[in-house]
Amino acid sequence: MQHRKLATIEDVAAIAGVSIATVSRAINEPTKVADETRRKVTEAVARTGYTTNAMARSLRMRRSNMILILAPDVGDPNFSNILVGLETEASKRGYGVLIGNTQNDPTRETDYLRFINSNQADGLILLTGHLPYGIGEQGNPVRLPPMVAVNEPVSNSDVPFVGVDNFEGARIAAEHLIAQGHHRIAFIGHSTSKAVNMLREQGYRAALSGAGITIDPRLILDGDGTTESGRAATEHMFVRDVLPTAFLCVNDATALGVIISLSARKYDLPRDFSVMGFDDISFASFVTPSLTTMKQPRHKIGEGAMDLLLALLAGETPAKNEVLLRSELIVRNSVSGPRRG
Amino acid sequence: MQHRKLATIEDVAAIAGVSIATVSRAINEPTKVADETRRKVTEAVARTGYTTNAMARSLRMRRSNMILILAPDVGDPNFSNILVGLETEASKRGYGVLIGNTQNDPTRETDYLRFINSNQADGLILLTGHLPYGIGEQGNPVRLPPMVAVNEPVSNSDVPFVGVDNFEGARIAAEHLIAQGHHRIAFIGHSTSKAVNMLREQGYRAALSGAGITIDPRLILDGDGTTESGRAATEHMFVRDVLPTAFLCVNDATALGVIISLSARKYDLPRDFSVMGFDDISFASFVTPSLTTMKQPRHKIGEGAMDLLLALLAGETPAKNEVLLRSELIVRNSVSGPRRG
DNA sequence: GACAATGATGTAAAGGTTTTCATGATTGAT
DNA sequence: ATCAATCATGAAAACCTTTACATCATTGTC
Repeated sequence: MQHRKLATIEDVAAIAGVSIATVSRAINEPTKVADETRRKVTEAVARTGYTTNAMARSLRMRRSNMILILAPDVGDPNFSNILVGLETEASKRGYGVLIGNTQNDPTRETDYLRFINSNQADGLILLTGHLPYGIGEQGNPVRLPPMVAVNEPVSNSDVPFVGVDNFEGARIAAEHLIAQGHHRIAFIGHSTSKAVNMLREQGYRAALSGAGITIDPRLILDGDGTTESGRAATEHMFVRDVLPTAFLCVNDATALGVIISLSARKYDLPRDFSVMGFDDISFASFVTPSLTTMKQPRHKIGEGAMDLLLALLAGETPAKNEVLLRSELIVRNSVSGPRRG
Repeated sequence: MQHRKLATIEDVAAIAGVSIATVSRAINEPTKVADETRRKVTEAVARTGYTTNAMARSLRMRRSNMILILAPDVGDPNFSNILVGLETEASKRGYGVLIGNTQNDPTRETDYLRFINSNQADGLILLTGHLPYGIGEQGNPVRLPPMVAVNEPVSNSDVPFVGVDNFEGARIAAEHLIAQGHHRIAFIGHSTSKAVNMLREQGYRAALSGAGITIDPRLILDGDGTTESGRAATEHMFVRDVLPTAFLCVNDATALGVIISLSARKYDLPRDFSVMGFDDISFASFVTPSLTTMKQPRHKIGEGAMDLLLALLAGETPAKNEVLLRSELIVRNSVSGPRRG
């Protein structure tokens, strides 16, 4: 019972009294087979419990119905829900999902390409923000599989991207602060290398300009998106004694750093300072004060990205090279009006 | 360049001037081949960029070097780090990892078994706490693959389990509260169906008994591990007016519910009540007060589980059917001494 | 110098599909 | 009644490996 050999297409064919070719057709292209034959095959399949061997199928068809997902850290709370969306959509469409946790290690990135090489995966989802190390190198036999970038676009490439509209989201966030009466709004998370940071900063600038507020460059501080960078930037502001009434942070992790710094200085939030984040990661509602932020539709992003990739695999040429989803303003308790006027 | 056909073992054989059998041996069992021949093959491989086709290999060898992970929700912060551990160890040992997000849907559970059926996956990691629906049914042709349960054991089965020692962890937690001077300690999360809850409750009971504290059954409340259940249980206590000085919660999510309830009632934590959780999920340090809890070595759990599964796959019979790792007491700010003696 | 043992390599089968091409039967049009 | 077109099916090739078995050469032993 344990090691009973699995039924093959030949067993089914024998029982149904037809050839294996007919069995294959009855299963994969039912219309191409006579009704009566189809019935016999269906019955034989049921009796044997036959299920087609995916390896043999993949070998023959040169595709595996598998998608490889490359992510720097699958455990990242920002990724995990995207992952769920990706998996849900893939599974719905009969695809399996393989994960590759790269930890930004070039060796590992290259290593995972073996899945692409041997048709073990038909397509690639990139959460890394760059092509796998070694994929574009000349003389390298790795084919470029159909791929889609998620969360972070792949710079200098035409890899289609699915993600949130960072510019628009940041603008909405900044406008929310402005609507509360803030004029001196800091942006924490300036960076010349990360596309996400740059777009969000542009959204911030657009909102301020749109409201006729002159941008004070001293209120724009560097940050790489970590909690520590948020803390450091805030401390720096106090050292230089150039203070805003509100902080717009490039993401929630940064905002947390700002809150930690301000709380340590015994300020009362949001009375003394308002703070906004971006992403709405899970802890955003648990911090004190709970964080007003822009929520990413993570599940939808995942689904959309997988949908696009499968379209690519089907040979379609999508109209747009970029799918931007709207983020949603989540109002909590870290924002109020400025302390005075 | 884009669609250049991939090199096969025949191409390599032709260039190296040997048979394909020799190429295969040179790659997989280098010692069985003469030095000079090996050199020629290696060179030919390098020149063609040959990489062995995993599909053909799997078909022939009847194994894929893939592991299927079945989880109710990959996005669950408690799972995601286990996932990283699982993936890391698998990758290190040359295995790939396939994920199946079941959402506790029996249909989906069954569906994922196709991977097992066609040798697309050699082994199974269960984060679901039960066998996939339909796997044990009679007349069902699904073979039972080697498997390991993680996080939650599979009840009524001999599926090996890797996880944290819940009994011991809960005992340590309760002892920590006792050491702070608490006598009236509530346990939130009683359940007759979930093994994890039962074990943790037993640890709680053992600690109290060990300290000579009589257990007050009115301080043991039902809960299914959700935040809402923690909130409800706390409210219930106030209704009945039977109050503890400390709450030991079956997990962090429950503890959060308790904190929410107590904060809403304007109590000052931990001065008025102490609260402990279990798991140390990511938000534990961000709640106010930050949560004292037992930390699960999630990465290690994942690695250990994968290690065990691969041992099983290699035909080894592990000495123990259960690997229990120690959880670690993380002291934060939600626990202090009881308000009055 | 004969024979056994060892070592290196090649031939061919097997693993389970899908799909092209060929065949024969049936239908429809003239 | 003839021919073309359509339809249902089957035979066999192709997908790319691994490995059991056979072959041949070399070494070692008596």
